[in-house]
Amino acid sequence: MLAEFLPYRIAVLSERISRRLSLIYGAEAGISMAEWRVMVHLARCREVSVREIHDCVNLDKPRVSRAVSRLTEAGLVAKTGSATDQRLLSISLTEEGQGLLARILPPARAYERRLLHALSPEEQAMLSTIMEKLHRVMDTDPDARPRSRLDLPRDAAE
Amino acid sequence: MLAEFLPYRIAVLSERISRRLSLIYGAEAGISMAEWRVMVHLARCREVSVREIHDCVNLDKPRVSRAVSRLTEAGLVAKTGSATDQRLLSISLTEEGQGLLARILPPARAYERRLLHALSPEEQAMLSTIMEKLHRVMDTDPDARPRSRLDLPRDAAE
DNA sequence: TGACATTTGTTGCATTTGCAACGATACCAG
DNA sequence: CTGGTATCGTTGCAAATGCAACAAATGTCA
Repeated sequence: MLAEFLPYRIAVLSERISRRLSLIYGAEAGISMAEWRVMVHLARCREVSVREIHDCVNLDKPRVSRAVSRLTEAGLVAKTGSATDQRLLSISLTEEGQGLLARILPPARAYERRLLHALSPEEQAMLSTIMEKLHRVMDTDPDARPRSRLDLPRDAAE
Repeated sequence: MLAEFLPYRIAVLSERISRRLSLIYGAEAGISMAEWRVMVHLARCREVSVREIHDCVNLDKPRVSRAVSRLTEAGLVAKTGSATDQRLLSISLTEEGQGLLARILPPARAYERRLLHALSPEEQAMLSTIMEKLHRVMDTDPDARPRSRLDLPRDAAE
């Protein structure tokens, strides 16, 4: 039965959550999931290149490139050539981008809390453990896509 | 941090698994995920309409329609008009479709087992519980997409 | 230095996607 | 019956997607 097939079940849950979440940043900010990921990443890593974003947020290079372009046009992001390496771009949030993110991050986090609130602390911990174990299966599978750097097991808190 | 944001983490895991799995049915059969889902569903429900598939496998109607069309061209699926209701289609696997499915289902199931094998029985049960709880949060959220019928908590075994 | 390989970001392009609109059929109230 | 409504499957179309090719810049090694 398809409904009991694990990959399918995870895909369905994932898509349902993603679509619900996209209403939050989509309605408030009119941005796509790719743009959302880029902005959230930039909030942490102030100045990064396209490749660094690509490596960190699970989006292929063209998608990052176009997301950055759209965000730049929208005035939410600034991209300037790196001084040291002319190939690299130095991408960062503008004031306006920071302001926008400050508006959509709280409701997004609130929705995450709402999801987590349905789980006991033990279940939350177990979920992390389980997802990590599933990732590890694919880490040993040469046919699976490699995991992006930042998605490796997190230990630092906050 | 994006890497600790639950919706993102689930999306990344889901996509990684889906892409890996698509290598199995894509390489062997040259079919897309939508076509894969349709075929697996047909293996269970012998004769169904487009809408029933749409309701059961989390694909919008156009996608089901096109998936069925491609599968029909490929000779894997037969669609005949329903006798009772001229609007409905009666869609079913052909012999060839059944044969193909018989070839790709085992390795797909094997990969699922490989994933599940990384989890203890308790973890497997916990994962189901957790996913169900997350679904339930969205079941009470009018802004979330409704859950498709067949994705409701399963109890019947096999 | 200079030829060659690598890396970076962008662009092209065919395919897929999501959503709305559509024609066709069935249902339903009067 | 008959006009209006709902349902079914398909199609149109704009946008997103994935992948490969590309130019520009850097690195490498003789």
